[in-house]
Amino acid sequence: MDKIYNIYQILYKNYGAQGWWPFINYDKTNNGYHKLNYSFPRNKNEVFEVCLGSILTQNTTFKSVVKSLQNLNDLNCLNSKAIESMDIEALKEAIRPSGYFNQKARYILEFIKFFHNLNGTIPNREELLKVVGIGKETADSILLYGYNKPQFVVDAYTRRVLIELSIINQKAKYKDIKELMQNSLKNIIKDEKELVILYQEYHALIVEHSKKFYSKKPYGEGCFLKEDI
DNA sequence: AACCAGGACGTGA
DNA sequence: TCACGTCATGGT
Repeated sequence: MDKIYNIYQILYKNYGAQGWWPFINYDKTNNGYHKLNYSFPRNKNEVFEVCLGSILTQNTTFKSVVKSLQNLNDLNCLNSKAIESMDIEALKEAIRPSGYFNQKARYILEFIKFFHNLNGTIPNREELLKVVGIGKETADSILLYGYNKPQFVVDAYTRRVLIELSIINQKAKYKDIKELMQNSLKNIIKDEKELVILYQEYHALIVEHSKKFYSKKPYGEGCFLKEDI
């Protein structure tokens, strides 16, 4: 009955649990993914790793981000304190594979100031958005995967799929799409922890599905969702 | 060789 | 508010 939840069920049936967010030092045989293990992030440093990855993955594949994170890890700099005291040129060199390394280096350093001022407390969306380099999607990504807060992450793929399925139109804005997803799902899954897991898996599934069917034009060619939705 | 990737920001209308 | 240019590397 509910299209949004129905799409999720079809995607999950086809691809299974995705286990976002991947962590550099966890299960390297599986590229850091942790399918069906929802105990992440397990400590403050892993929270920061999500934040860092969220910034680095802006308009880039996560594969490139992994290279950057690995570079930092090899330098023993995969933590906020170490990055803060790095030579900025060395930081840029480390994150170069993710692209936009000049502005992303700045964004990361700006975020680290903010992160340290939190003193371990949980940031809210408003204050995250005030940090230079943290836009709507990055903020939601940090909250959903870094802090396990029920904030649905809307990306270009989400928009593209929903437009192709005629569920939204081209002029739908970020907030519109986010509210559509959340309002549909929060009434079906009442438990907040379960809702967070649903949001995490759903966004990951959209990305996985879109890599196959919504990356090159014409978008949606061969997409099985079109048959069932 | 153009096009896209797990976007954000600054500018001018 | 909105459309558009800019940022940059890496893969197809």
